[in-house]
Amino acid sequence: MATFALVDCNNFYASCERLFQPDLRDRPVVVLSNNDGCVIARSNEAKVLGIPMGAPLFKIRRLIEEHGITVRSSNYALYGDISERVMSVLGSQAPAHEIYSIDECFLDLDRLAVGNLTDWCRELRCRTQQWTGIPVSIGVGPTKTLAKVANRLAKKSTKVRGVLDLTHHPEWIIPALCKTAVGDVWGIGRRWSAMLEERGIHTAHDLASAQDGWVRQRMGIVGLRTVHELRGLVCHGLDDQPAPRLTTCCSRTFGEAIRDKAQVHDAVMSFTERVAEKVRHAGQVAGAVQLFIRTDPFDQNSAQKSVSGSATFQRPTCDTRDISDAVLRIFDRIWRDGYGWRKAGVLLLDLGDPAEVPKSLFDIAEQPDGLMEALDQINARFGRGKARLGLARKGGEWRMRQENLSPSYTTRWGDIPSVKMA
DNA sequence: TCTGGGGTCCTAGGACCC
DNA sequence: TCTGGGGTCCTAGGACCC
Repeated sequence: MATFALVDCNNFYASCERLFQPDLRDRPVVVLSNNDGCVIARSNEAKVLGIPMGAPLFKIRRLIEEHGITVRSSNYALYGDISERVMSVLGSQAPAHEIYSIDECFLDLDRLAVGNLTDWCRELRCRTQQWTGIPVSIGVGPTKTLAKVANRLAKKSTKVRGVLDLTHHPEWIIPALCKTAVGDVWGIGRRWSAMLEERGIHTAHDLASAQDGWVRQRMGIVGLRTVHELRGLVCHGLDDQPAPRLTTCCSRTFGEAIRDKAQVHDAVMSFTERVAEKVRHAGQVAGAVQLFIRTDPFDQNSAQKSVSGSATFQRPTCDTRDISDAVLRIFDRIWRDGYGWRKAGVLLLDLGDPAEVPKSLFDIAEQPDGLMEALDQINARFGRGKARLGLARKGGEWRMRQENLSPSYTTRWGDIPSVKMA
């Protein structure tokens, strides 16, 4: 039988914020999405105070003031760096691992020859905490979906000390499924959850007991896999060598709605620079580009509009100059006056390996000039956005709000924490 | 006043082909 | 009355994840 573990960092962003500001320990902390829009992470103390996940900041202002909750803007430079540390600890301890998200990692423990797997997991948990300062919970099960179920329960229970191993106690699987709401199952989102509840399927156990044919018809092959996984049948193996990305994107909601074409242009050019940098960093080239802009869907009083356009490159490219030329043409084509634009994004599509691009006669004649490499090196050394192509002006109304940003403790020299000795 | 960003996979339907 | 059958490719949209 297969054995998967899911290691999940507890309240990851909030834990990162605490790492370099220890006085936040045992205190309620929330971390906000980009633009300081809504809550995307909460410390346990904030959860207890009734701050819901995804709550817009303006709806919880009163709670924040009442309880003196600490509020932080997202600091992805910090979280990304801490994540790498956690993952490298996990990778060094397990036979095989798959980084599933910024704060989650699946381990394949099949080939791990230890007497007591639960004890091994407890040790791993202590080691991770000691070496990185980040608390984690570990769930173990015969499939990834069951490891997820175990992980949720491990987090909630005070008895199990952060580790729940369903492979050691197979008789615990059914009670665990009964305790898990169907909407909390990995792979069951809002829509399916509502549909299932309506039909009397309330728990993971109910779902595991549903008829295959019915599931296949209502939820397709994806839903059926989830059901099989709940029954202990492996449908999702460990993917320790993820395929290269097929698309990548840079999009932002603006600080406020913008009607001025020049302002939106600047935002779009900034996103273009950023997204091009991303594909170069991944060592890829893009076959096509897409641009979209849209108004604010939450604004009931203004006209709604969403427009987009795309272009295919003659030769796949990662050069900001090629990409911005294309984006600019699309922008002029799709732009409409008279709307309050609130969000824009640039997507690079059909990403691939440059070595696999067929060479044409003209490519051979045309040598790369090294400008992009130089640009990336300067920015890697002196900070993102330090050297740019002059496609957009600095500043602007579209910049996102980040009113409670913590320092980049681990990725910027100037922000390294200092310790004062008494 | 105020609601994130970045991905994946699957499916249905249309265009087109022989 | 009767109106083929079976492919492929592409795209848009919908579900999900964190």
